Amino acid sequence: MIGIEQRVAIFEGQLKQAGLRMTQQRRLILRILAEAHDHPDAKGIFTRAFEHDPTLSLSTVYRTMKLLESQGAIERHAFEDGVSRYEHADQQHHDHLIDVETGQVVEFSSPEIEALQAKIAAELGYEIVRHRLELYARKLPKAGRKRVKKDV
Amino acid sequence: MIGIEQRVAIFEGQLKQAGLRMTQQRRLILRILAEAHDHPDAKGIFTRAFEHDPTLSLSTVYRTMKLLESQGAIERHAFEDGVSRYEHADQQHHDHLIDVETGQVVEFSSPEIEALQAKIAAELGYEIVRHRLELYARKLPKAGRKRVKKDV
DNA sequence: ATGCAATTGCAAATGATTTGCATTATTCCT
DNA sequence: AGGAATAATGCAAATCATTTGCAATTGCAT
Repeated sequence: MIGIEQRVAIFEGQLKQAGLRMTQQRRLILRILAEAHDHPDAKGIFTRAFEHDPTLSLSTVYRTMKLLESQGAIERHAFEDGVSRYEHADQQHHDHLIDVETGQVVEFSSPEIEALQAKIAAELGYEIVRHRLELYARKLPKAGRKRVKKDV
Repeated sequence: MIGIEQRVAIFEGQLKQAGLRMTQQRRLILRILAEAHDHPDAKGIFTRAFEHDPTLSLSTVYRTMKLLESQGAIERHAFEDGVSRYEHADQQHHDHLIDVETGQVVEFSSPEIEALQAKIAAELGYEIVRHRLELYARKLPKAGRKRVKKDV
């Protein structure tokens, strides 16, 4: 994981190359995203950013998210409720498990599943461009979880 | 796969149990769905149904889809474009591969992937309630596909 | 056939996201 | 530093899929 400053600097470079500008609001949103350890939606990002700059508008958040996504700086996910949620992209590929009770999102990755997906696609005559895998799950009672024996 | 008449009859029975009614529009929509071999969205269903009954409204389609879904008669999927698409539920579980070029949807199922998903969830302390797996893919050139040798 | 509640069609409401436009802010140049 | 050119912003209005309130209609049990 890289630092916020570096992320901002890298992004500023990308912008320059595209003839675009690094604005206060983009800097702010980038910072919010770097500090986020969850998967906030546009309104969530707006709320957090608004505390630092009450002149910021929700449209700018949306526009910035679109820009960041097109630059590959963030990833957009739409889980079951349909709203777009975002996370920064400086991490390895992973899929998501969503706790149906709390909405909490847990990340995981499985090379085995990826391999199977590729195999299935190939058998159907396709090559995968991208995929979406979400597990909607419920927490198991503790007894069912892997742990040190203690009370048996 | 069961026939349309049976599907309608079964559904009518479910309705009766719930104190609900079998209306002309529900019958029509059920028929449209049974005849569909793709994954139409509400507007698509509306368009097809409208040809048989021009008094039908889009709201009724939406309301009926919701009802059918709550009765387990159909499944709703929201692929990347966000709109809800429907398919009847009298078939075994499967996932979807979407051709990114044509939008065509291919169904597939993989017990191996399902097993891996369950294993991953268990390791994280969860049990899967449902999942969503979509492969966005591009057709391979024919040469790459399994086929009888012919022109080499 | 009659009545009551479920259902419908229509129009208006919602909610997330996008967009037009006038204003403001960045960047580049000197 | 000062200015011009134009990208970016804020705001309000527009979209788009989906939902909902309500008055009119229809299905169904009696």
